[in-house]
Amino acid sequence: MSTSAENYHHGSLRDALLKEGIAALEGDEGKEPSLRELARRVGVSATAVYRHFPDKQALNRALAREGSKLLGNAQKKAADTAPDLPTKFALTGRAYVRFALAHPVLFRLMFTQGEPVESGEEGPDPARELLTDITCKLSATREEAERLALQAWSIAHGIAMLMLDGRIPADDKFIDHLLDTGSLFPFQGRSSEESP
Amino acid sequence: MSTSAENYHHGSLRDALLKEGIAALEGDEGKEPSLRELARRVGVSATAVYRHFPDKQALNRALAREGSKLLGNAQKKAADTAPDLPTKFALTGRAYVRFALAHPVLFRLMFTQGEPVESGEEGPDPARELLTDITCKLSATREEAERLALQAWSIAHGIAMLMLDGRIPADDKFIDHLLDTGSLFPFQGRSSEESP
DNA sequence: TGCCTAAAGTGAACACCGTAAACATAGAGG
DNA sequence: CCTCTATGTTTACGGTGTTCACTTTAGGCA
Repeated sequence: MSTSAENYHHGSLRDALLKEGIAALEGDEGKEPSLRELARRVGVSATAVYRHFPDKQALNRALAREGSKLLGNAQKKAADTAPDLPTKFALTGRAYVRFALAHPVLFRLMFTQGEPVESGEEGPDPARELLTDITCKLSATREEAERLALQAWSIAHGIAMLMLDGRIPADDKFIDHLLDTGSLFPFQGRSSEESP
Repeated sequence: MSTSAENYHHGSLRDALLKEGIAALEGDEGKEPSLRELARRVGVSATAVYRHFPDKQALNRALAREGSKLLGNAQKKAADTAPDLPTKFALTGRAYVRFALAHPVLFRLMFTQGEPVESGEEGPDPARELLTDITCKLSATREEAERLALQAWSIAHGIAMLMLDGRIPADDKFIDHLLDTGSLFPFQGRSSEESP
């Protein structure tokens, strides 16, 4: 079984497909590549793919998982440059939207073809973990933290999608304008409506 | 040219296509119907479609416009039942998400295939107009109003998409939980950070 | 009234796509 | 060494969007 390195007579196709797939998705051809096209690029017959993935959807799911890792890394890197928690929070959101704009096709695929919610085990979605980590430290109760996390996720995701769909200018300053929530989140403005 | 009524020997195809198209999109078959399939349902040859739309994308754009009207109506109806502005605001958002959940395929199509931002004239997007109307009355400055509108849109859109993609439970209570912004928007909590 | 033109619909064909089935091959293990 | 199994190939089928050459037909105009 040699998972060692390059390719033998015929190679480690699965990895090659994922690699070429990600490359294609990150390329600027605003279209997800077809199964056949992908096989072509890897230099293999179309049906060879079926030795490694039951169907195209499965391939896409694998690519989506790969994308999630990339997004998670980008967010982690962004968060690591921040001194305090609120900044971490803000930069995380910004990284999210920027990732979407930088990799539109991949980003769409991640959500269109991704796991249905509780994927069981697999990847627990690093991006989501990072976010709830942060909000937990920002909120008093666990409930508030979860709500904050989901609301923040929603805003970032909404901004990302609306920009990808050309509904909103995809300007870089604009991201910050919408994300910087001056008055939006209680811990940034200085009001807490925690019982009068 | 008879745009009068029914169909002659062969009918008013354009309208029939739009009607059947919307029906198909609203149906539960989570897939946008193919051009050929649509033509079949209308009882016409596939290539007949090209007498009325230059290509499939154009058809989709027309359907998207139709969908936007439907969404606008749904939101207007929801807003009309509200006594005060903040409630109008909230109900509008809720109607948005509910529409998305009720017509997933149509909703996706509306944003995937819709006009690119400033569509020129055509439909100025009734939904968007309604929203900015409300936020204008809720905010002091025009700038604040625009920002509020876009942020609200982003949250609603984000919630809608995440629910459609199965990232978040599509529960009806949950919509309100995420949308009810107790502490999120200044005019609902009672803090305004308008200069100390 | 009756022609004739241009709009509207048709069928065959092309290049793709995802997928299934039968066949080929090479490398590992007895 | 010979076989078995994992991996890859060829061929084929039904589906798609779209083009092209063609037929039909409605309706204005003589």
